[in-house]
Amino acid sequence: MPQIRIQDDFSLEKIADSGQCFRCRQAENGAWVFITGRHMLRIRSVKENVFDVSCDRSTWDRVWHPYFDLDRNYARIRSDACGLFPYLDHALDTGAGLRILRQDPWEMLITFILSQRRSIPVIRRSVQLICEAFGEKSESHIRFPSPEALAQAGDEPLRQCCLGYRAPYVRKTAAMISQGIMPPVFPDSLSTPELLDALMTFPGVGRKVANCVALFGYGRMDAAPVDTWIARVIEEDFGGKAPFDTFPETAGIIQQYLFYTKRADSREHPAS
DNA sequence: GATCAGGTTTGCA
DNA sequence: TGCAAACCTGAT
Repeated sequence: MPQIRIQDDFSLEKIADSGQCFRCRQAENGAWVFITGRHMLRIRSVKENVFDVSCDRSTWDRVWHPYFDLDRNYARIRSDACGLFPYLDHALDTGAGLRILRQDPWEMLITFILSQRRSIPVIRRSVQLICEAFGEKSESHIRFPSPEALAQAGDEPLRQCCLGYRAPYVRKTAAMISQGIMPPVFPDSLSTPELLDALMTFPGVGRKVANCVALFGYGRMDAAPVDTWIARVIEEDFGGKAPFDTFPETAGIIQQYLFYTKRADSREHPAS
């Protein structure tokens, strides 16, 4: 099994628990399993900065190195951002090890459409169900369903994947792409505001979902989704003024530290 | 049984 | 622009 050395912040537990990835899971031996496209990875921490991985070196470099955003120095982003806001300092410490995964744009679009008004465990289950029902099965894992497969699915089978009223959103979005009305992937030449506008033409995609897709599917680190957790952080810990303008290039990453930390804090102190 | 959960759409001021 | 209500479903 090849070994990989990673010098920067890299916590598999925190990444898996940060609400950006709904198909990763921990295997029996403590390894973590990630899926993207037709690739599946098993990765396990063996000692400080060293990991066993199930793929060969060239697949790691080509697929997983960009997936884990390893060209970006998160330790430096944290040190650059500290000293400005007390709660952010706490979050940069608590969330050390987080990274923004670069996932498939189409998968992110559907995943965050069906995430609305749901908790993470339920989102996981819905994603798993639509993969089992409509995804292509390989020997090692099930691929995320194609636009064609979801466009052809009836509302009723989709609803059976616990999608509820989101089922037509998913089907119509898939149809817009499979019919060529909208591209499956928007070009990098679009500015982030242009990309957000384009994403919001899909049914069931508002500002929050569009920002999630831009951040996790397109690597737009300037996109900062504001959900109920982040709204609470802004209200309770930043006096009602979001800190994201201070970090125009990395607002999405800052958002991720705050999101992770607010959830972690609330689990530690359920009363407050 | 009521309420809420990582929102969006629709309708109406 | 801004605000409220409705929406599926499972969990507390």
